[in-house]
Amino acid sequence: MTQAAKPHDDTVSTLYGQLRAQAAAFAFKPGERINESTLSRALGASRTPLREALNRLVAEGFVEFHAGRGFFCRDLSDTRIGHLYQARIAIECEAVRGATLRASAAQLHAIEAELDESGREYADTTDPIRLMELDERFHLHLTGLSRNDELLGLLKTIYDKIRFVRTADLRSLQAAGRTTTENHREVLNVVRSGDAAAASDAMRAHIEDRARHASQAVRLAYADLYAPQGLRA
Amino acid sequence: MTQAAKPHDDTVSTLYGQLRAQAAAFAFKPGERINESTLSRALGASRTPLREALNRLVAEGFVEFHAGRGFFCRDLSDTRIGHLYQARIAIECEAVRGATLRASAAQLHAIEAELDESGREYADTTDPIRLMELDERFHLHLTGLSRNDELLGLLKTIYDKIRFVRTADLRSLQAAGRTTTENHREVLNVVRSGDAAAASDAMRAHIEDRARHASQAVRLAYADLYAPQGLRA
DNA sequence: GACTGCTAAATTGTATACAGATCAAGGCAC
DNA sequence: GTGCCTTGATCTGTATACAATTTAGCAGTC
Repeated sequence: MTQAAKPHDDTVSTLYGQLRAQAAAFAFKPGERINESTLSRALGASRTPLREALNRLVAEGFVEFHAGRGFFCRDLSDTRIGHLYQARIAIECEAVRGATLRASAAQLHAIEAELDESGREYADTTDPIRLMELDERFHLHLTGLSRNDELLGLLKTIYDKIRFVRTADLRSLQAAGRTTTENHREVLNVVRSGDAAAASDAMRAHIEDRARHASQAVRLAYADLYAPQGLRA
Repeated sequence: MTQAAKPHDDTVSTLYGQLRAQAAAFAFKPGERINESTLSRALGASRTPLREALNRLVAEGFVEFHAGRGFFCRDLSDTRIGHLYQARIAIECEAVRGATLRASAAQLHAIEAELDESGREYADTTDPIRLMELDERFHLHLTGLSRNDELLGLLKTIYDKIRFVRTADLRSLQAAGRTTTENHREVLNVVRSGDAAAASDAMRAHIEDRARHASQAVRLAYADLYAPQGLRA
């Protein structure tokens, strides 16, 4: 049943996308060994392309590889979460500088419109996944305005890694009757002012604010992870 | 001739290391197709582990994969070099903040000793590869003092990507009778002062200074790349 | 000469086979 | 009961085979 070259399907990239989405959603438990045969059957491919996809995840730090023992889901320690939030600061602060200098008024207007829309949806939704998506959309959109693909790519990888933590964080924020929309609006106003250094500082303050809650959020996240009805997406 | 599991050799990781070193040294010409059979023979392995290693490089952006057509060496455009230098600024500026806050006097003293040593070696050597190694050592060492593995890992990947450009840049700097040692010493002095924001600014100024020469350096680099006796490393 | 269609060679894509390592469980000695 | 060895089952590591596709070379045509 040799299936052979199917270039337009691009099995490895498809598998990679599926695995990364699963990893971002913590479908694999931290430290858990990944059984290649089982997983390949579940994804409808053979072990060869699966291993190729897993090796991409190794390079990005989602998965660990131990020689002779296979692939393991990498776990998120408290310190690693701290490091990832700091990396987020590094990238987003630099990106927002670039956005401040380069973004057109129309582009900033589009972001504000998006924030208005998100603000309305925030009021309605209780789905923590959706909360996280709306929040993430603002950050990725703004970072995209720096017009730097490298920064954007690095940020997406970091977001995938801390998505679960952020989901828990934003949910607990909402439970306290607050959202990040107002913070985002403040950052956007500084960007509008054209002061790149101030925009960077505003972004830093915002992310540090969230990072301070991360250590608490991760505990909630882990509790969910092992709960019978854990977060799905 | 099934060679089977040899966990302590860890073929894929070995291949990955070799390939990454070759990619950093621009052993593959930009845009060039990578022939799997030939390369696997050259590296003494079969295609399966080679493809796994190549997939790691895809995830890190050293190599591109086109479905049905194989792996291609990714080329370094002028704009991508600019983006990578900006990513360098993002990471190193944040890291030097951390280093300023967290590094001990002894650790800073060790870096200074290293600078002294490099300074002496700079005077003797004309090997551009060695120049680049000495320069890189300072930056990686300082970034390491932030005690953030994520930042350090990201920086190493960026350095591997722009190594060729940096080699050309530092060589032309040396040809003009200058080195980066003095700039590094200035940055270190600001770190010593304990002012994190100032340290970040000093690092930014230093890297922007080099980035300004990068576009010129890349032209030199490409000339070398296609010269009969190109840079070897 | 440039373009198109055909054919053969080269190359990729992935399933599969199997060697050898790891892991888990049970038995044995202490 | 605890620790160690043995042993069988399980799983990983990689070579290989072969289908399908891309690529290159070559005529023939406009």
